[in-house]
Amino acid sequence: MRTYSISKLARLFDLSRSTLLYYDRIDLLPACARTESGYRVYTQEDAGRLERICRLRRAGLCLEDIRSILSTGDQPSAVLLENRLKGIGEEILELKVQQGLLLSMLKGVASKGTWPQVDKQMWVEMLRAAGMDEAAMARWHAEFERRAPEEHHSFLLSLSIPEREVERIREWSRKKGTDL
Amino acid sequence: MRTYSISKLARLFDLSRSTLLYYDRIDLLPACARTESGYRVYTQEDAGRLERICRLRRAGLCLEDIRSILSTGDQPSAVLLENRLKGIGEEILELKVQQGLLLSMLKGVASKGTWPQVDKQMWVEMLRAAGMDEAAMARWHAEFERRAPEEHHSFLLSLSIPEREVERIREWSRKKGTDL
DNA sequence: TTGCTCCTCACGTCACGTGAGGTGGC
DNA sequence: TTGCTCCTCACGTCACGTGAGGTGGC
Repeated sequence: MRTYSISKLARLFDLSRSTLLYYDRIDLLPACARTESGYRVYTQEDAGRLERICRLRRAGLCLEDIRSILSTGDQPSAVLLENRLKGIGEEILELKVQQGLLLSMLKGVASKGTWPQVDKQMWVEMLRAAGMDEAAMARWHAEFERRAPEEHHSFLLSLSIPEREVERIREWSRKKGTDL
Repeated sequence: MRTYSISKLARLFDLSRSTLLYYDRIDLLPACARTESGYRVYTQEDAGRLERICRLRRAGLCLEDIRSILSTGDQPSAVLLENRLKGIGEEILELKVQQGLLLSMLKGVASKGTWPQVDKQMWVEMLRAAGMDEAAMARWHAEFERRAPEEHHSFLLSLSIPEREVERIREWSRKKGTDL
């Protein structure tokens, strides 16, 4: 059976040797054996495990979550993935705020004019320009809430609407939905 | 002159006491004096410096960069800000890749039934249910493209529309925009 | 013998957070 | 006296990176 030394396996997955040393130390990917002289020996099975680890790492999961996913042996739990998705949404929002601040510092100008952040106001203006009125927007929210409540929530958050107002809007959407 | 104890100053800027202890230790914001019993004393001037620090931190700059900006005394160098902007762009891109990977993993997991992904088809259906017709949607795309082309692009990508079709839609939006 | 790979500590990173153990001030 | 604020270490975080000092293998 094909085996790998630590550096060979690292090169195979474009990782550093010290990453694999670390994964061994925290028991995430222990080398399956050692040579007489103490060299780590990795098998194809180890390589398979490492591939799963890398895939999950690319998705931004932390090593602790990856460990628990691998220990169950099968599909990652949806809750875990959704949590990470929520976290990513928040991180992106935070980075966009930073972007806006930096741009306004660079221009020496209030952020309003210089950066086309799509927020609630702009979104409403665009729908209105397309010919939608209040009633149509209400129908649209109701439809969104009915079909995909989670997505409705994160869509509203992406428009920089604070959590509490998001809740109000969704409440109102559900009411409109039953009214129809 | 008005002075502050460490916790008072921390509360004033919504920071923790240990943050200010840390800023003192690394000499980013040393307390200007001590009482006989060793308590840190901060002045209005210190508060002013802290305000600049907080503003730069919110823009995502690291403490080392902030230190060098404050030492020059005036405007942050454009090069530094642009570097950070570039970094932010890369971080956002990376997070979007993670988002894509997670969503594709979730689709696999949720094939048992419980996760309504909002894609192009659902989006169009929702707008139609709200009363929008083809012409209104065209006006909306044109408006979106005109006001925030970058955001329009990433919005379309978020509906799982492939890059090439996104380009076609944007092209078409620009044409509609000039037609109006 | 030379040059390469491997080993095991130990310490550094970044911006703090969290105690432990002790003192000052009203 | 009580309860609050303050002090100074020292250690932890997360996922590794970077030596130092030494050995094995061709």
